[in-house]
Amino acid sequence: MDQHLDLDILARTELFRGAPEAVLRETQAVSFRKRIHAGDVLYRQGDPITSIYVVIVGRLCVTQTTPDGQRVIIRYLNPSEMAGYAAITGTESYPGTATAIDDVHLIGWTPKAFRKLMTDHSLIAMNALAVLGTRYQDIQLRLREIATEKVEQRIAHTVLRLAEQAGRRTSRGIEITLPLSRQDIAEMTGTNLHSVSRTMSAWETEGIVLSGRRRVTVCKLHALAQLAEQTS
Amino acid sequence: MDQHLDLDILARTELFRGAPEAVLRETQAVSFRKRIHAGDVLYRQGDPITSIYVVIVGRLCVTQTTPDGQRVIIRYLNPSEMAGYAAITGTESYPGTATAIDDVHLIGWTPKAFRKLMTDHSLIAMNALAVLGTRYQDIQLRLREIATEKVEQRIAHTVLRLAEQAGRRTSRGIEITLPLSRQDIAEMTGTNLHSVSRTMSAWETEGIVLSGRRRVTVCKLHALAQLAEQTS
DNA sequence: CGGACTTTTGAAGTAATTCAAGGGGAGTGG
DNA sequence: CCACTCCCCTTGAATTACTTCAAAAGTCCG
Repeated sequence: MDQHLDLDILARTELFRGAPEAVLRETQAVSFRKRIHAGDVLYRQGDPITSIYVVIVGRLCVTQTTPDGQRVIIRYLNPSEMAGYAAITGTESYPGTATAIDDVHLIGWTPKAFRKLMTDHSLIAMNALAVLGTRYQDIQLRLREIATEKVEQRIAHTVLRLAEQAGRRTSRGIEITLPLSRQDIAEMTGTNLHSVSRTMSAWETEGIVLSGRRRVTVCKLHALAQLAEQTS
Repeated sequence: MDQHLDLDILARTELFRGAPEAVLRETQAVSFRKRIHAGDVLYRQGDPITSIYVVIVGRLCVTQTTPDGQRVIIRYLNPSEMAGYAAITGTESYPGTATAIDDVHLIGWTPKAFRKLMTDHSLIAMNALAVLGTRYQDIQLRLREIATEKVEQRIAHTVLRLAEQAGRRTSRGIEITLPLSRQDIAEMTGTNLHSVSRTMSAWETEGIVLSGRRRVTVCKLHALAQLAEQTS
């Protein structure tokens, strides 16, 4: 019965969308489950690659750390998303670190098993390709933003994206459901927590956002969008 | 005979490496050739996607332009590399613009034909996956650099990469074979031509590089690497 | 209630951009 | 061959955006 549950779940993930049941069953047969607790590390930058996963429950944060210890947030992973893509692209070690934000359930495969699945069922390979293509475009956009925009604009774009990807309607506005410190936002936008704090304080004064300890709620979406788009 | 030439060429590209001859022949049969002149545009950001290509001769530069007209250089494409990956990831329109640096020869496919090739021969899909994975990691690195490093360091890293990817040994050092204006370097590093010019002038004074109109030669590779790595 | 973590804010300092002007090289056309 | 023009590059000076430093206040949790 657990197996049946898995099949349903897999069928809804970005990697296995559209796969016939037989393929899903085969996929499930060579998979393993994994659970980690909030704050635990799923894999660490530089570790040899052992697995590729699909997130079932909970969220992860993928970061990279520079030689001198500065962190950059690469992306957040939600349920149904692939984690550890590097396993399928021939890389030797994980390029980033994945840390659990919540308690996380995953379904995983060895790179070898997954590669066999992709070889036998090109749909899976094509899905993986679509996923990577989308992520590539996402990061291109971020590169463009960080290369061309000023700090306030970058923060605006980042908060808007988070509101879209992890936002929940509340009476006061769109609450971002991720725990999000000033430091976190700084690590997404290439600045420091002080600049983020100043910017957000100013926004709070104008009623554009509400924010407290690791919480952000967007009240005036339109005003924020305007800040993000301003040519100035 | 042209066909035979094509097969040899295709066999050496990143997308078709390892494919048996029968597959290459099939691939070649549904391909078309295209030539464009230096300075011409292969595809433009926002255009509906019509083709995916492999570069045979010549080089391309892929850029993105912001709504307010600022350009960012995404990457350079060399012979054997794929151009127009978006065709295979389900995107509607090209996310960037590809401009020919030299006269360029390409082999191309319609997205439909290429998708059929990938479906029928998962090796091709896997190769495409490896290519995208590598590019994703490349751009992650650049994002990290631009997010954490100061301008001089970013320029150093960028010039080092260019020297590695497009460098030619000469008596004076490693000459970057791409025409490379200050503006170009600025568009790769998220700064402006003035800062690049100042930085490079300083380096020239110290004998680290030689540079002139759209030309850069790295003389003291080690010194440049040191500038790039400095924690300071 | 103590302690750790997060946020805020002023003040000082600095890196980088912007503004402005001029110089130099390559190629073109007379 | 010379002169003209178009790019591209350089460099000072002024300005600004951002970071860094420093200190303090707020918030959550056990």
